[in-house]
Amino acid sequence: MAATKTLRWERRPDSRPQELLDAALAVFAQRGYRNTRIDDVAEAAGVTKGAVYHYFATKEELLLRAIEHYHDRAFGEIGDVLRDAGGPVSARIRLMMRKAFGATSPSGRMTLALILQGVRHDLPEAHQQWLRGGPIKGWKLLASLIEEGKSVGEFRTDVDSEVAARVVITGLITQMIWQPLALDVPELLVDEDRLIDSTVELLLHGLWPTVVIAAAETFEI
Amino acid sequence: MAATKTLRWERRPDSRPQELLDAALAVFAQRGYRNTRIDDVAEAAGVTKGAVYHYFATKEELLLRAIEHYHDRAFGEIGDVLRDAGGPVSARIRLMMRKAFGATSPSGRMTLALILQGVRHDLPEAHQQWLRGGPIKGWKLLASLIEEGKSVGEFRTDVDSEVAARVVITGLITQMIWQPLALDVPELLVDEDRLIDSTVELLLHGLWPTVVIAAAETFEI
Amino acid sequence: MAATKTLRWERRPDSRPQELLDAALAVFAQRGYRNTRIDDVAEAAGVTKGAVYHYFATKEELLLRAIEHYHDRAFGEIGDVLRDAGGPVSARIRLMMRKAFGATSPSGRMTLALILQGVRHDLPEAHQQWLRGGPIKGWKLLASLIEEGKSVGEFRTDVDSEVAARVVITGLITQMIWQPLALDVPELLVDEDRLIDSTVELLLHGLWPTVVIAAAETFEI
Amino acid sequence: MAATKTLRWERRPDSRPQELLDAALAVFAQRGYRNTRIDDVAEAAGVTKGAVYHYFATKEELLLRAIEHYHDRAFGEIGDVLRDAGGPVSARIRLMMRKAFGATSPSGRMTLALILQGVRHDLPEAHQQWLRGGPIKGWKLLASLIEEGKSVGEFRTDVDSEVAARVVITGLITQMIWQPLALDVPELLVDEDRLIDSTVELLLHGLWPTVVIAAAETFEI
DNA sequence: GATGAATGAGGGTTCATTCAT
DNA sequence: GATGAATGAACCCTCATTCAT
Repeated sequence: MAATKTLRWERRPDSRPQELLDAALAVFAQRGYRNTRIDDVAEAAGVTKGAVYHYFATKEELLLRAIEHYHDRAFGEIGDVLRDAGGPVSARIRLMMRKAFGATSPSGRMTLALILQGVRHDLPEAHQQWLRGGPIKGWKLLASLIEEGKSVGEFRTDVDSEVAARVVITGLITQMIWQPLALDVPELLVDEDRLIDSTVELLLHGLWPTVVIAAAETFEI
Repeated sequence: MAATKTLRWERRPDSRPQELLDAALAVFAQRGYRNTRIDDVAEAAGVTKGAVYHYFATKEELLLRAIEHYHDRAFGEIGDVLRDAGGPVSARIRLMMRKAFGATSPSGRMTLALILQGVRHDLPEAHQQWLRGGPIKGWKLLASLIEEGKSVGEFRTDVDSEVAARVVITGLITQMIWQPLALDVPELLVDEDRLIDSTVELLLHGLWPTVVIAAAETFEI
Repeated sequence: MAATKTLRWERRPDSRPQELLDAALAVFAQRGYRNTRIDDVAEAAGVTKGAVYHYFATKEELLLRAIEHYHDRAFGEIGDVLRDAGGPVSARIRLMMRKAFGATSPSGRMTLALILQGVRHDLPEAHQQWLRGGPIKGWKLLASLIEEGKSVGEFRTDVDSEVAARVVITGLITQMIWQPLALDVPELLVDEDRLIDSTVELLLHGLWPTVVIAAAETFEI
Repeated sequence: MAATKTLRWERRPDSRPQELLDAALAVFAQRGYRNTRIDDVAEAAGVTKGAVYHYFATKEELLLRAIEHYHDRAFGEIGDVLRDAGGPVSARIRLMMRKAFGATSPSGRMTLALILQGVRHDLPEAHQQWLRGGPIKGWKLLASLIEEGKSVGEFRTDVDSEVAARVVITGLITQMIWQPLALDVPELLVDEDRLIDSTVELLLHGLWPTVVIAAAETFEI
């Protein structure tokens, strides 16, 4: 043990990049890309600045590679899940939403979203790519499910599936992203399962073809 | 010669702060707070850096005062509108949402949202205050309307009004904020009226007490 | 005097750029471009780093502008002098060389040469431009004078005027540039007037059509 | 497996330092000492950074040893050649100059000059040593030959042999050093044999005692 | 009131050098 | 012997802020 103490540093060639990526993601998420110094990432990973530059040419590349590294595991499986699933569209929508936002979802997804939402002005390209590969892809998938529901008669044909999908997806993303702020703004706190399930329930109620019951009709304009 | 000299200050000095605030808001919205230099604001206002510091002690104060300046006109009236309005809750929800997000809404509201969403890590206090005075206030208002609808029998009593309000409000805010990016990511583009109206329509359908019609029931799990 | 002491800095808007250029030239000449920090230049000018960047966007621009600033006064007049001068070509060559390298020549010329000779690998463009506007231009001018001498019968027609001009010009430049090193390498020291005059004398003797006298002929191969 | 492992070091280890020196010289000449990273040298030698430090303690030592290594073969023989040679001084001067600058001269000489001319501010000691062992030694040798010519009556007694030798030697060195730049500045290009021979021819004509012929006398001041 | 010159702390990046493997 | 991971000092450049004019 005394021997290891004299080591100025430990050689961890294989795990190091991984660790740096992890550290970067965590620190970027916490302080924001712009407010994070390379030193912060290095410190979080237990190395010095130079070590970071040994693996990543620039700060931007560090973020980009971190995104890339987590992207597959974060955004990969949703489509797959639905491909295997059958049953009514409602059920698949519920499945998708839980998969996308639920506790079992790759936690990295929201970390990525949190980071990327903040680089709109710093790394426009990365931000736009995230929009395309994340939120937009998400609502397109949901919209297509709704369309399917409409075509099989499960949903009302006069719903605006595109808008419905957009609002639900972005609303949930934003709520999730804001959760860590609940420490300072308690009103933000909401149980995630409740958030997802209540949202899905509301959405489906809005989609199903219904006969508005008498009592309600009274109020209708 | 003395006459021409005075021409250097063409405008009434008392309108200066106002103009600076306008310029600041515009530039902050475009480039983000962090990426905006005081010089940028000054240039946009047609003055020099020093003049900005003449009226505002720090860059932070410049933003804070800009926010403050626009806050009332941006977030003030929604409650008032509803106070005067009567009729079914549905109608008032529609009214509120149009007032909050529609073209006639103070355009500053989304500008503020755009800016403030970006200062989460730079000016946490301002960001939190915005959350409280903007989105949270918004969804609390909507939630209370939904609650009212529930209590008068206009809406289903088993809807999660809190979650419904959260998702709808944050979803719309985010969509609005992302619209300027449609130049680079065309898939983001959506007509704002359609966005609002379709969302309200979906929300109300999700809220109304309904009898799900037979066809749909078939699919229900 | 006590009053001026409290001044953190002096405002010298008009003279400052000039002073910075002067300081830059001096420091670059002394330490070399690459080994000079912006701080060194700033310190030499009695300001801080930031002030330098107030006037010059980059270190490279600082050098480029310094070169530019001194170039005209350094390389401008040689051609003019010759245009006015008449008499035998020999006399004009002597005139040119004294003008180009003599004590009355703009001292900046050799400073520029000293600096630019050192940026071959750092600022290739500037280096090449110097070659074109300095040494090459110099030897082209000298070569044309020699050619004139040949055409009017003043010089031997079989001399290689191009090579003669090249060697004389670059030899003198190099000798001049190395003079400051005489502090450490005394063998380098040479009186500048002697350097120029003896070189011209040798050159002219090499150019004039001659009858080699008997004694010398004996040794000729 | 053990067999293939040994293949990693294909060359005899004792030739390594040699190869590193070669590589160093080549790369330093191309990019300049300061702009060359140890990695560049290592790469050029087909090894890695660590290997370089295995043989040379510092970057400076690498250059110093490279210089040292090439110095003898570069600057050694000129004196020897002259010692063996007889005949008129003119002939020996021609011999010396061809030996020093001609195609048969150790090509390393100009490479060394090119490198060392660039380290004036980085490695003053090495630079000064080069001056002493290269150019200065060169012009001292030439000057002594001229003096010999003067003493045996082969040359004019009123020539400034020191200055003549200085200018010719430094002029030629500089021209040689600038030749690689002819790619970018074509005006620099000159045939090396012509450069040497024409220079020698001019020098000798300047040295020989002559009777300036009538025609030329007309122009003399 | 307004200008813009000057400051100085901060952070990204480079690279010679060290040293565990 | 050789590798390349890790260090850390150095330096360029940015920009919020101050203040002489």
